[in-house]
Amino acid sequence: MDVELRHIRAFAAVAHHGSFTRAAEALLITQPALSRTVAQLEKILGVELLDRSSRRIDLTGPGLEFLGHADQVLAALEQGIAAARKDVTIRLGFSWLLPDPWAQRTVTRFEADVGAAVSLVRSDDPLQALRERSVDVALVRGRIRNAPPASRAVHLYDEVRVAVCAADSALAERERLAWSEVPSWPLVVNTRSGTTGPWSFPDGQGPQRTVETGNFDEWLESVAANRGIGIVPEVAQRRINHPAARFVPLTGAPASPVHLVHLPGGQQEMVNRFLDVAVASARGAPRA
Amino acid sequence: MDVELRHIRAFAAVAHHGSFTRAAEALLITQPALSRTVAQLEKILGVELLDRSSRRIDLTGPGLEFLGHADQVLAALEQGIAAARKDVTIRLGFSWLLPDPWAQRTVTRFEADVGAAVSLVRSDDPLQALRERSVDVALVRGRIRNAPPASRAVHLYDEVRVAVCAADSALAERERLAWSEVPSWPLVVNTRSGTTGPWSFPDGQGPQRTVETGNFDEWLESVAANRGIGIVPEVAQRRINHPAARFVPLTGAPASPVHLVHLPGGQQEMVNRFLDVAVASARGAPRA
DNA sequence: TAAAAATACTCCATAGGTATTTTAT
DNA sequence: ATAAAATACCTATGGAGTATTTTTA
Repeated sequence: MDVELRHIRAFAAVAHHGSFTRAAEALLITQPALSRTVAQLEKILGVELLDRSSRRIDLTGPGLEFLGHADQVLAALEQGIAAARKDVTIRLGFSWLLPDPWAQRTVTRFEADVGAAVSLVRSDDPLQALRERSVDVALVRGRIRNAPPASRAVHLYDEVRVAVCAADSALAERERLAWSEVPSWPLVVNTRSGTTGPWSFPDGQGPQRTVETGNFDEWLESVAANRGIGIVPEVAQRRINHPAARFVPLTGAPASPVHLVHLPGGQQEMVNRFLDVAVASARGAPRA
Repeated sequence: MDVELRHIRAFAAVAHHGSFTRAAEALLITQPALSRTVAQLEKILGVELLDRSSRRIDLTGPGLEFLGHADQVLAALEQGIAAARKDVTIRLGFSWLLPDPWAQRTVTRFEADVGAAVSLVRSDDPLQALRERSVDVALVRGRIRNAPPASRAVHLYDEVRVAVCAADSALAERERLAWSEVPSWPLVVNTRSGTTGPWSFPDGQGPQRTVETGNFDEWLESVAANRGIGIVPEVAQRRINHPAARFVPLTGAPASPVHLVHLPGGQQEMVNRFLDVAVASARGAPRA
């Protein structure tokens, strides 16, 4: 049996925490497992590294000496991993209003934990960008339309919808709008990356009239110009300041999902790690 | 899956040998196992470390960078192990004429490979020293008599016997002595650590007359004083220069075994490592 | 085409979990 | 008496082996 990093990690954790129980928690393993791993290291080295008692763990002389080297080993490894990954970048495609604070958290955590970088790539059609492999992961709001073959989608969370209209629209006077009333208004639709359009309603019950736009800016300006009303996740209300736009609460609307879509192959493992972090960041703070 | 030292060792070996096949040989694993381990490391890092072809293995940019850190990790670990073990000592008890070149090789290899030291402890009765725990391993020549309870013996190799007598003994004129003739001569015996004594013969066929001594020096001087003849492993002929002693080839004598004896408990693992090295050193060079 | 790396599969060693006992304050 | 570490036992993951296929100079 050779020394392995699990031995080093185990010993360093116990030495730094001064307790098997607490170190085991930190390492996400059980106390008996940790106990055995450290004992195994001592057996391999042929040296007692720790003075155990039920109250206190002390380092022996050789233990203290070994700890210094153990920390060096772990530090060198960490640096090595960071160095190897420093040029690796995950490109996240999005179309508009990257969700906060999810995006910031995800980027920060991923770069800190994994060491690779995240590049944020805006495009009118992130799924198309994914298809062309110009992004590794696409953030998609609403129902996923035209998913590339073999693509996989991971659900992050759901967003609450609100209605938007021009300041001089009749809707601007209303306290709230019901989802069932939406079809009776002319609807401005972002056909490429919008959450709400004719596809959001059962056949035959869609909006009477739609105004098609190709991206978020066109969509917003069209609404502001009172070419129709818009339906958008609540994030827009917090982030958009447009003098000619008014937000109106929307009741009875189904929640709008947010997914991350990716394709197999390429930097699969890095993408998986990114998704892990992304999902973890989404839990506990399902805002927007 | 975390990075483990086996990944680091595998990658470093391939990088330094420039070949999976040769690195696998050096690591004492198979080529497919090594191939998988390196692939696993690349997967964990999310980075290609090597450019493979069937003719040549090249490091990629990140691979070269990682290699430096990998070597640091391995160096730090090695230093740590050496530091932790530097005060550990295995005490090898022996009574006379430590076998060469076995002893030198064993000590050198053990200290180099394991990092712990070997202390050579001479005593008239190594088994007694072992019983008293003043040595960790006892070198015992000949049949093991009075072994401590629970002791374990590891056979190293067998030694060829020769006869010794005084220069003025009648035996000194002979070309050779047959084992069957030995009982007819007075025999000088080292009762504590000698290889040959009454116990070496079937009951009733032992030497007519014996002279008992307690250690090698007494034994040698007694033989030189012509108080009887002696039987001793051939190593004595090479190492002893006594003006009053003569060596006579002995025919038909059974070989005399050399064992290492140890007790369980204590520095068991270190002792095991020592025994491994000791046995390995005995193979290939069964001299003396 | 030949040498070397990658893949497919199989097996078993062992890392880690749960339950319990031992130890030391 | 109690908190913490050690031990016993069990299970399942995955590391490593053999046999084979794929790759590329």
